[in-house]
Amino acid sequence: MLIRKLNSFVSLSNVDRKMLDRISTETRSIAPRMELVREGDKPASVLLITEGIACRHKHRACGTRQIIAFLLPGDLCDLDAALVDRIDHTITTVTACRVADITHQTMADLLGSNPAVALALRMSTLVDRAITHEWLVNVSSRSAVKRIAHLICELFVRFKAVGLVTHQSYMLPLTQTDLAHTMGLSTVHTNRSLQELRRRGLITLKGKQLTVLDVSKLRAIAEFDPTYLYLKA
Amino acid sequence: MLIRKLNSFVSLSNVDRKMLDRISTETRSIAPRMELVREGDKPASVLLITEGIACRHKHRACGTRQIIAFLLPGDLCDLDAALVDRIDHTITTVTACRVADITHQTMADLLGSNPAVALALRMSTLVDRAITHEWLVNVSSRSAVKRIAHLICELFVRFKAVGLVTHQSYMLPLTQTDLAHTMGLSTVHTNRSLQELRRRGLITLKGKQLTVLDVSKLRAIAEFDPTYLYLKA
DNA sequence: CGATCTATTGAATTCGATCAAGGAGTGTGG
DNA sequence: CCACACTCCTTGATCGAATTCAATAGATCG
Repeated sequence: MLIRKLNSFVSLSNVDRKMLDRISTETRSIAPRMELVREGDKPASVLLITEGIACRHKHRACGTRQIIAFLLPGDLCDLDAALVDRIDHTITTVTACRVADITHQTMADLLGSNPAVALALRMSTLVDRAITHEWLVNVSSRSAVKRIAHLICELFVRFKAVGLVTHQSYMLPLTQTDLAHTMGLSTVHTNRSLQELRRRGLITLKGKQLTVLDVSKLRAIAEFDPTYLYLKA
Repeated sequence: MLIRKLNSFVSLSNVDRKMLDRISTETRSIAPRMELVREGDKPASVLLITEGIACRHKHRACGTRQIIAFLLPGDLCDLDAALVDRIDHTITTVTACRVADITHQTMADLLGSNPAVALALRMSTLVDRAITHEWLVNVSSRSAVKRIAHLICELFVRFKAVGLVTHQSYMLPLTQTDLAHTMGLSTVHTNRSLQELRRRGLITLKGKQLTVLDVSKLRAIAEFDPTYLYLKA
């Protein structure tokens, strides 16, 4: 997944691929709803998600949490985390996950010895940043229905990029509560907005299977333009 | 300003300082409300703000804009911009500014030859990211009054770090419309929320001069904890 | 088969948006 | 120096989107 993703930024040589393969073979599995990294921790290693979905979130004083990113297969958490001595957010699995721990040393070696990979990794952090910017716009100025539509569009493209979309459909393993924590909405309103999207014939959502029935209409509503994701897909 | 900021992350040698001094001596001045970088542009150079305030923002389909960051003296725009071929946001001056243009080549040389500076610059992009995360939480889950209080607290600390705070007071050269675009609020509600902060005796705002009357109360309301800014100040 | 999440629905309330208009300050040109 | 245009700030009134509270119905699971 990581190779596939990075290769969409720059063309990787066989050596590059072999290097990336090596660092992502040794994985451990983690149960759903487990904290991988906790706010305040010292960064231990760079995490690579190879399977499953996790989220980055922050805690509010009042006890709620705000999700600020989703980590899909092929995504790295905190490439440069080694530079600080305190992580400022929590990372929690949503589904069961497999993750590879990449030591800071390994990462530093990789970046030093492998310019193409280094470039691709830097670009992927830029995409992460672009996603966060887009979320900021989304959450601060769009209506509930548009917000959710936007997230659905984004995840559609990101899942597609790692081959997890079939027939306009992907697994969205989030609860409505998770969605609410992502969109800055109440669960009740999240529920009603989802119903609105279904009622308009834009999506179906059965179990955790989300199907986009009308991509162009959904994108229009969400004001979604995928160029910020920098993927050829 | 840049040196002062970077020095708060790592101790810089005299050589480091001299290098940084050299890249920031040649500045040009820009009028208020001018676009420095436009969405869709090819990145030309890294910009360093030496005086004045600029903002990073995105345009909505409906014509409004959403401010996603403020750039204060000492802040760099887009350290890694050279990696992409299309900027995904606009940067506009708020006040008159002085900026230094740093070519990608100069920046690459600096990063290559000067490990301490490279480290400090990487850290400063991490702080930028932390700020964006904090904004995401702010805007998506806090009430209008808390949001504005949070921004005031953040700018207080950031201005203080570059020596622009005297007697609990700094210049906030934003119009209420700018503030509204930042907070995802209407101008009317922004106005009323500011009044609320004044009424509670937390701030005064005369002309563009903002004074924080009760830092600890303001921080409490905003749920503001400055550690994410990673400044000793 | 209870127990515990998760999803859904209804009603009441509130926060913030929108609409509309009036002042206050600034600059410009006659 | 005054009339005007313009931007920014302020206020009132109304409207609407989203929250909150509360209750029920499905799922899921040990």
